[in-house]
Amino acid sequence: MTRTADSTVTPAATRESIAQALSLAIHEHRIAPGTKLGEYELSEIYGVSRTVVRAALQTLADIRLVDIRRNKGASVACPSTTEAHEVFEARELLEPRTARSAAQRATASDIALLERHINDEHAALDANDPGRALYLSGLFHTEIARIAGQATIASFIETLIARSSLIIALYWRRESALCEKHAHHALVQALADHNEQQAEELMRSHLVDLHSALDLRERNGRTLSLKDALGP
Amino acid sequence: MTRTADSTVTPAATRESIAQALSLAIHEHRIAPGTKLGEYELSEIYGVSRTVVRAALQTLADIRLVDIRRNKGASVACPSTTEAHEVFEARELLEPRTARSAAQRATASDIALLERHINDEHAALDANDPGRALYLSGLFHTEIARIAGQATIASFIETLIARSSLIIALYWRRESALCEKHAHHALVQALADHNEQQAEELMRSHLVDLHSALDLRERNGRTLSLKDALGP
DNA sequence: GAACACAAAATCGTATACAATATGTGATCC
DNA sequence: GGATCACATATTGTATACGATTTTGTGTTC
Repeated sequence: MTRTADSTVTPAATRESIAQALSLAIHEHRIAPGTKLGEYELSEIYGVSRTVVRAALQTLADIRLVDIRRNKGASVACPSTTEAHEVFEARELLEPRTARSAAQRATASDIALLERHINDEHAALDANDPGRALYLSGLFHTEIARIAGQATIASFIETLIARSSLIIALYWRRESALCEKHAHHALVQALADHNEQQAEELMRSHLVDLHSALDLRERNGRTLSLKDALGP
Repeated sequence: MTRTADSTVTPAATRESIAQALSLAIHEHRIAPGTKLGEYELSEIYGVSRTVVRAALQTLADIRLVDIRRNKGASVACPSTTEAHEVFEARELLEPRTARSAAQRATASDIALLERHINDEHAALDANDPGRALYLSGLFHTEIARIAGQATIASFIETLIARSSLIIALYWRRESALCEKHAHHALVQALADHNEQQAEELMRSHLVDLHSALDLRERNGRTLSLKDALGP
């Protein structure tokens, strides 16, 4: 524990808590791809030494959420279009099968939890907090992986969804915003019905929709990371 | 660079080089599951401070090759039987599809490389170095993932194979040793023929064979880590 | 002789200090 | 006036120092 200036006692930030806080901020698009993550700055924010911050940044680098270059420091990753395709192709390989398993195993409380997630997501959208809505939308997917009971695959999916959040920040086409309103609802219904075939198929088409809602045309001349770092 | 006592110049060990060295040693079964990895000891071995060693251990912990418990330090991970099933189920989900892609894309030099791997593996077996043979056998699988050209999925497979090495160390049944002699050869042939269907099917059955060659019966009473640490 | 309590050693977790590298600024030269 | 070099500043990389926790060993007591 550490005692701050206003004499409130806050639990000391750890590697995990910092990594999670940063991960959440990235998920919710509060920090954009390319943003520099200075060690000293973060150590001030979280009230710990650079040692702990460095460890947190390293774990995020290991799952490709941040990019660390020697003597240059850490910045929020800027996935290339190639990487974006790969991430969604990996999701298309893993998640439909996982949804199938989830349909087999889902309990009533699982279904209730998923419905709560959907409601929270809509509430966030109504509250004009699209970042939070996006995060909750991702949480919906990780929750399904958890229900499927394959922790190893679930952790892969979790990192893929985190990276998807970066990809969406970089390549999302505004025009195609409302596609998934019904997709999650239909998926929950299939899970509740233990309809494995339909759950798998719905997940697959949902992911294909997401994938195709990205603008991943090759923009050869441009270095996207730079462009984004400059931003408007 | 750092100048050692005998005035030979060796490149300074980095986080990556230490992580890779440890990873290789685990792959080759030179250090058994459960082995304590003391920070000071490793820092002496690699001629760096504990800072760098800690970073290396953390990256290995992130891919579940080592286990870090607070104030207890790092040790080589001891995957549970549950985890072992999960790892092989994940491989059975990822690798057959990856082999299919590899069959589509494999070039002549890819095939040559794979055949070299197989030869090296046999040579290692002849040289009575089963650890190295196991490592090369894993490398065969990661190489196929690389040929498939999906770096993201390939990195997942890579970590799964590393963990498989631990699982094999813990749960392999000696009796079923020679099953995969022909499996890799047949797979290379399918890849060379660009026979996607057969490559996928051969990979699937190969993994099922491996999975079923493990003794994953629940042994409730025993703590395997201890038993192995004492070993003969 | 066994069990408990306490002390000592070892090891880990975090902070800080120092070194190496990159970046920014200003002076100098053409 | 513009380019270039040198120095100052900032940030990262690594080592060391110190405090906290756990483990181990010893001695005492029952």
